[in-house]
Amino acid sequence: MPGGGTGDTGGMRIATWNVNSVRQRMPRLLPWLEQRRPDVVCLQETKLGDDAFADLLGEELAARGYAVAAHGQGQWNGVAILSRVGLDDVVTGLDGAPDWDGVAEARAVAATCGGVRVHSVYVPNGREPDSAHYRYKLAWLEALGAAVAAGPADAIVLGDINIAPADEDVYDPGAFAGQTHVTAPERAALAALLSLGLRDVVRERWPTERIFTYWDYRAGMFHQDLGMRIDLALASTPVAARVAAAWVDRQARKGSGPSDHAPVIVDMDDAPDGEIGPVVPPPSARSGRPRRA
DNA sequence: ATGGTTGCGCTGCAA
Repeated sequence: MPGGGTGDTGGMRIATWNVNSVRQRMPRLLPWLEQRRPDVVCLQETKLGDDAFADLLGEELAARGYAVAAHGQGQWNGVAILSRVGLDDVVTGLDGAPDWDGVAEARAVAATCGGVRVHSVYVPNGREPDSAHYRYKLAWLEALGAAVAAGPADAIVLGDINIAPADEDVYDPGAFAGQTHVTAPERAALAALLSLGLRDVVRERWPTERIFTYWDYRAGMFHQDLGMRIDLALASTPVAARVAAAWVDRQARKGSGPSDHAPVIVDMDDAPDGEIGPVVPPPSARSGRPRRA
């Protein structure tokens, strides 16, 4: 996959990665930061409380120029934003989000980084259709939409959305029929989010490619490329207009001790001058692309 | 083979 611009030569590189325990992923995360040099990193499933996060990573990240907004609860869930282009107006949690089992789970953190409102989210899995957890997922997504709608126009939602937007985003639609991540209500909830003006910038760049971001650890699924695309970057129109590259870093899923998710990386050009106006979007090659319901 | 793996944390549950 092409790298596009680096974060060091103008523009801004924003990434998201469900690391499945930041403690276990340290030997992969730190070299990856140096390899890809993202300006902003959204993490999910940190599985670490905020004090433990600071103890584990604070010095290492500060040495690399990153400020940190961590929102964790230990054991499960946990999200964070790392930024070396500013980290302002941090909001932990999600206004109006439902609790799970009486707990406000650590699934969202937002901050303004380099002039863009960045949301790092870990959407509930849903477990089984029509289960309590599934209803929790749908209600949580509704709260996310309200939070994005209430925020600035320059925004991007990144994270483990736990929804495959279309049948092309799972390795075998038949095998997933009736399971969470592909059901109509979940896709409708994602469509409602997109209807706020957000765009799935990876799919727009790669309209017909086989692209996955998650592969089960079991049974050699990654080796066979049997995965799902459930980690998304959803950019508001003015942010999407600045996207120069958007891709999945499959290399980070290889080798020893990987997460079961790969990072998604978005490279943005500098904000255009008002006199110049927005960058023209790519040619409408995607006009023939099937739309999502 | 109703399988397989990883993380958390110590017993099975979540993903």
